[in-house]
Amino acid sequence: VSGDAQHGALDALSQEDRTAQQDKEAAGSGGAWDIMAAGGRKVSMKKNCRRRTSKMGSMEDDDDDDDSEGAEEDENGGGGGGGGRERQREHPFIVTEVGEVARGKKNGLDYLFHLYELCREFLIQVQNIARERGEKCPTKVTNQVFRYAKAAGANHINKPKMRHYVHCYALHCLDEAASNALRRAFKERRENVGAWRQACYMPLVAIAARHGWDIDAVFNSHSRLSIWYVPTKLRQLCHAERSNATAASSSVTGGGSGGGADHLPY
Amino acid sequence: VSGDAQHGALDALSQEDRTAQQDKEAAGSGGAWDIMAAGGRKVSMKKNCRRRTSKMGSMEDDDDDDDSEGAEEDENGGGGGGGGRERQREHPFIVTEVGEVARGKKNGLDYLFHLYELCREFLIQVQNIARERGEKCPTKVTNQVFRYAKAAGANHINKPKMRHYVHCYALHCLDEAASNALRRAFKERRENVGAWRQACYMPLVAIAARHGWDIDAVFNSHSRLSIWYVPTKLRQLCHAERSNATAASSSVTGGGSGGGADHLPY
DNA sequence: AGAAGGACCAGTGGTCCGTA
DNA sequence: AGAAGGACCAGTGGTCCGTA
Repeated sequence: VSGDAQHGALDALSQEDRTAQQDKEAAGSGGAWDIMAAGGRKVSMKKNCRRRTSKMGSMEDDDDDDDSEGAEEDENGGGGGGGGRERQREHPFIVTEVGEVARGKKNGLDYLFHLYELCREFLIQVQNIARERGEKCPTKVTNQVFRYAKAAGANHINKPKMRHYVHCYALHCLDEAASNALRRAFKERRENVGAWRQACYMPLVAIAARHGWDIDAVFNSHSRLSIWYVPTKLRQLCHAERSNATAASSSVTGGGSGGGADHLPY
Repeated sequence: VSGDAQHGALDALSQEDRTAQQDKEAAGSGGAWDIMAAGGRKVSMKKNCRRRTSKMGSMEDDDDDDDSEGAEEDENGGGGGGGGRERQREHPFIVTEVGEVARGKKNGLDYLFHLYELCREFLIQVQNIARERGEKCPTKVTNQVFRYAKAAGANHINKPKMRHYVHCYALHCLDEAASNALRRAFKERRENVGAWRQACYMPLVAIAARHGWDIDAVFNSHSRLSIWYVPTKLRQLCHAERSNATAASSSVTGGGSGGGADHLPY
């Protein structure tokens, strides 16, 4: 993330609850979130203390689509819920370019990737606590870390979401230029997030190919990525492609020798 | 393990079922077990096809205490049960010196440590299969490995036993001389296995101390040991001792500075 | 009594599918 | 329709305790 991109990422975050979030930062040693949050505008909490009354959510407070600089426009996409009120579901993601602010009730991809950095902060805190207590120390973002994040007020972090987009984050880590280009292309074509997410697999398979098809090694080679489990589907795609590549190269050379990186008979 | 010690370890194994075991070596690529088993006498299987008829086990076939070279003396301590008959419980361990054969219905410590090597072989097989299939690949001896071992006929391997003695095996790996000396001392004092097992903790804590109290790092530094989970009790002992050592050294130096390797405020 | 191991249990990785 | 995430489930790490 270049300096400008980082600023963009900040802008992509929305404003409300920053103060409350900082208060709740229980065992917090700060880190990226605090640094970024420090640049945000602090806004008074409005519409507090409203609990999710089962159904409905279209009687949502502000339906505005403007992004007037004045006050908050969008209570979603920010930190954990302050003051014990339950959070609404997060706004859906849309495909944004680097540094682009998502307008309306949407969140952008800089924000998505920021959530992975947040999880890393929480993991580090969990690790520090475990080390202090002489307990076993997780090396990955585990259930325990998600539980800790929730307890620390980060209600917008949850396991299904983070697992769903891990490979997108992986591409962002491993080849930021390619990741940015893909985002721009899919934004221009007005593709939805699901299509972009699918498209993130292919470049990763290509990277794995260049590393002897060892996707675990690829993940582990990158410090921020190594704390995430390799998603099953990515692993399967790599395996399938390896088989294809091996079969193709061995048929080209006449069978039994040549190409590929694994299980080859010479 | 020196050459002589290895021969001793072989002798510590008992004889029956070697043939059957080799037949069952399902996905087997051989390894230490086969090498060692190849030196063993092959004996015809007697007392086959007897199922565990619930209670009793004192109507056990041979009550002999001799170790006549002629045929089998001890059907326990060998490989998995051949021919589908269920195994009796394994004979209990006794404290033996390196290379010493356990007499009577007992198993020696060379045999115990050999079981850890066997588990390693099974892990390697499980890893190879996983890699072939493009599935995630365990780095430790997991439930999956124990299940695989059982399926391959190694009924004498089970999780509670292996976990129970892991730290004894750790000492054997990390400081074989100290391990051997401890065995000799406890054998001379006619201590039981439980006492010897307890005594294995202390030297390990001392080793951890020399490595900044990082018992995980100690385990991971040794290739054969790194596949085993650090046992909870050992971890706790290291933590407790670190606290003691830190408190002691800081009180010696007047509080707040000096000694120790972790969390120190200088 | 000392010891081996079946079997249980709390919490895991994984992700489906009822929800909005 | 596309997407977020509560909640479930099979199989895990861990070890107790009924057994021999």
